[in-house]
Amino acid sequence: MSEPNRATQAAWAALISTSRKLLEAVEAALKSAGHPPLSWYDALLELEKAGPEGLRPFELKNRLLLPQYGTSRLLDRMVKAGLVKRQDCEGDGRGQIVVISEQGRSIRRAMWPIYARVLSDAIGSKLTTKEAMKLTRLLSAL
Amino acid sequence: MSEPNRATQAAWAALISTSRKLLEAVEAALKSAGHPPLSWYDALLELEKAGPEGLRPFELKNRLLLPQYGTSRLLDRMVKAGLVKRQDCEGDGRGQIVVISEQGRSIRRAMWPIYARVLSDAIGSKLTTKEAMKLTRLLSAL
DNA sequence: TCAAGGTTGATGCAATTGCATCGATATGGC
DNA sequence: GCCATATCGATGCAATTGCATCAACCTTGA
Repeated sequence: MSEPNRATQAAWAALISTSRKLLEAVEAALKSAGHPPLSWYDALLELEKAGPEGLRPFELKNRLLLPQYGTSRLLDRMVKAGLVKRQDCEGDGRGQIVVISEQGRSIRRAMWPIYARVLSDAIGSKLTTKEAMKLTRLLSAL
Repeated sequence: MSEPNRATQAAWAALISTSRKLLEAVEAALKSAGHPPLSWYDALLELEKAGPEGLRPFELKNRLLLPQYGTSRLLDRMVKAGLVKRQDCEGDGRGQIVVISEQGRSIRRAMWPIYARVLSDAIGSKLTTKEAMKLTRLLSAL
């Protein structure tokens, strides 16, 4: 029986409660600014980085670590909101290419300051650069 | 405009992806062992710690940091599964006292090794005690 | 004692998520 | 070419979550 030691349990508890707290802060800030949720931001950012080539839904799913049906429905909503377009994929009749729209770019740009502000307040102002790097290293080890 | 620095952004990204990954690992392990989700574990643990006095739903909500309706419905499900009991609260006609049942204790006890194993594998074996403590300290600063 | 306001917990309804499965197309082996 | 198998993406249905609101009860203060 593997009994996790006290330090492990404390790290787990801190990890869960901190990430939840920050996530809620980000979502609340976006919502109160009248913006879509964070998952939309992540998708828009990936699509923007992908450029005019766009991305296949399964690529987006891999990058965002979402389930396949989650990706499909996230795209449904973003298409309906006019932030992305689905195009036929030449060369693969099953697939699509998803491309960000001008409006999508604009929404993403508008979301960033809100998002950034929360990160600065919640992390940047609480940790030195060195500490933030240390935290990143420790988390990445997991 | 508060532009979070690179280190802050990296820490945020690591925090989110790590916590999500671990959370999914725990949930998957519990589910594949035929157990209820982690939120049930947390609630059962709080109720067990509370002893025979039980807890008021609003106390549970405060400890688990759940929304009020979330707590109410979590309790609905756990009552239906026979893991907890709702009792009238003498002294406050609006309220209830929630108490864990014998079966609830037994389920919680059965869940722990599964849960513990994931924590050991995912954290205990990846960080030294010292590192885990450092991680806890850094996260707690946020 | 009573009205005003706060607290506790439930619930109708809409949105989202999870699960299983499906249809369509692609690919590899023969 | 043809079949078996795998991949891609959508979708019906159930469970969960989020939001707004409600009813019941408590507390305070005049």
